[in-house]
Amino acid sequence: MVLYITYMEILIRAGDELPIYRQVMNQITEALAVGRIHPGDKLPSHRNLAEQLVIAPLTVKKAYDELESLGFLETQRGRGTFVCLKLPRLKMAEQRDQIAAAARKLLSLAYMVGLDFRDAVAILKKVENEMLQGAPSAVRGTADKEDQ
Amino acid sequence: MVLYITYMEILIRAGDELPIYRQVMNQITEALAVGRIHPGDKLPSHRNLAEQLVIAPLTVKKAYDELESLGFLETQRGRGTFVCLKLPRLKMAEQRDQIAAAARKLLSLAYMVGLDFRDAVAILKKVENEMLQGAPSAVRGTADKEDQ
Amino acid sequence: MVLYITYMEILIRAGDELPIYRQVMNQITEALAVGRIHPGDKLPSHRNLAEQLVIAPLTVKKAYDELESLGFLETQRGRGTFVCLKLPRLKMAEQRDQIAAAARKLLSLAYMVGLDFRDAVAILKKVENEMLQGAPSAVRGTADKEDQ
Amino acid sequence: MVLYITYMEILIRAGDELPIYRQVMNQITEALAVGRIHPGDKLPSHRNLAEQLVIAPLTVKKAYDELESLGFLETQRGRGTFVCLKLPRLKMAEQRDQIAAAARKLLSLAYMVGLDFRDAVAILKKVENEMLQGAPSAVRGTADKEDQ
DNA sequence: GTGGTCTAGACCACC
DNA sequence: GTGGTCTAGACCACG
Repeated sequence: MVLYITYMEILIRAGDELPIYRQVMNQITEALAVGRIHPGDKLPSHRNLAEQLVIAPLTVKKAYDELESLGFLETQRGRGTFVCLKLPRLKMAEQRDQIAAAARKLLSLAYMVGLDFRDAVAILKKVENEMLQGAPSAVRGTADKEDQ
Repeated sequence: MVLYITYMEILIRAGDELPIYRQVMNQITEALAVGRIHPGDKLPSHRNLAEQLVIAPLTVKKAYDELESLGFLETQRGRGTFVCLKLPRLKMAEQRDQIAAAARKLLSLAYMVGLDFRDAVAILKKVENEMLQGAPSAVRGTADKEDQ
Repeated sequence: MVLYITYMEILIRAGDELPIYRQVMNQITEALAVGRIHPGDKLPSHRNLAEQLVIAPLTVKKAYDELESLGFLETQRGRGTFVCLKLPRLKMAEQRDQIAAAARKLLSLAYMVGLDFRDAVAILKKVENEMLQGAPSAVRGTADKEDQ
Repeated sequence: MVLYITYMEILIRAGDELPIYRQVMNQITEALAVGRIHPGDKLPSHRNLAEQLVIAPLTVKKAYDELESLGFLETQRGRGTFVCLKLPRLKMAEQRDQIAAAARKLLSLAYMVGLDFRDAVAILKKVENEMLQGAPSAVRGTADKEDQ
């Protein structure tokens, strides 16, 4: 079922060390990974999303552009921005590195506060549940069929 | 047992999105979390470590400075840089946030390449083993600690 | 009223025992204490201030960085450096210690040149007047603050 | 009355930003300013004082040397270190600058925690009382008269 | 134009 | 030899 996404569950932290456009990118790819949005879905326009997030339109535009150049999004002039039907695959090496880095980070944070491996897994489980909840507001897709 | 750390297992990836001084910081705090270095240990001088890593001394210095202002390291003029005897504790709220963020990152990366929860845990286990291996070269501490 | 500070009343004494970046830090916190600058104000860029003071940009940057890690300033990439809306509070013990140390210093210097307590208070009064005078050049803030 | 000072009320803070030898210098000149030690008094040997303070003898030596070159102390080979009978006077300009700087520091610290001028004066008064109390252990001088 | 990072030196102060 | 400071550039990323 293809959706018109009208509201994205994105949280911007202004003072964060991660630039705003990266926060937007990350949360869009996370939503994708978790299945809150799907291939073919239509994202809000960059101006619209910028308004929702109370940030500069150019910043959202940059996030969309980056995601487009990475192969996650596809912009159709005059129609809007869509999630690509065929999502890109990272190279195996990059995948491994990134996942391993995230794992190291999680473990060292956990160890530093006295948790052990089992605790870390428990947290992971809890976070998984959170991620699966909460879906974006959407209306049924009425777009032409040629872009599906 | 307090050690003079003479060699740090630190890997710099030049093109990484993380700045070099942050890579150094992260790997020092990881070494701490995992127990490869301990409170009271003496780290190599920033010049020395810079030489080992083939980067500019100021870059290592910046990493040490940040870690000092975070309460992990302590520098003594003319004597060297040491791991604080009393390590800082994050507030509970910050702890939870940071750990949860790391967990989200790990899961979304895993999902994005088609892995499931069990796979993620398996990776976590593998990474744990890697982190526990490899200890820095060191000599037994012979310093008098009474003037610290 | 939030201001764009364009000129800071900062005097650098090159040969001073206090390093330049500390002189900058001190005079910024003094300006804050005395009300010459306020929470939310935008400071000149570190390059700009460095030009005004005829010192290296990195030196001002270091002062800003330290003040940021102390919680006085906040930097936003591409936007500038601002006085924090919520200024940090020292712990009572630290406060007392620092103030007492400053008082000791003042008195011992005064005594050493033959002044007495009343003289010291008179000097204190005179210095207070100096500190309250002189405000930085500034223009009215026109920035939208909603994205901070 | 000339004294043999056998114990100095000196507190060393190892991690302080002020180098140790400066802490020693400052506290000796403060003791002088406040009248806890007097011209002609014999200070403990640098080794002895170093032992009391649990710091390196060379560090105390450096403090004594500096104070000697400033005209506060006088070392007599084989006899010991004495407070000069004729204490040096700083140049007027230096005096004014240093005292004013101390006053600025005191006021800005006080302002920053919400105190006003009267509070600052009250603190000053309290500190004065503390400084006048506490005298160094000493025995009556039995030294030859030629150095008095 | 802003901050963020980095380099490759230099000189000094400390212990 | 250690850390502390400073310079005078450079290039990049952000908004």
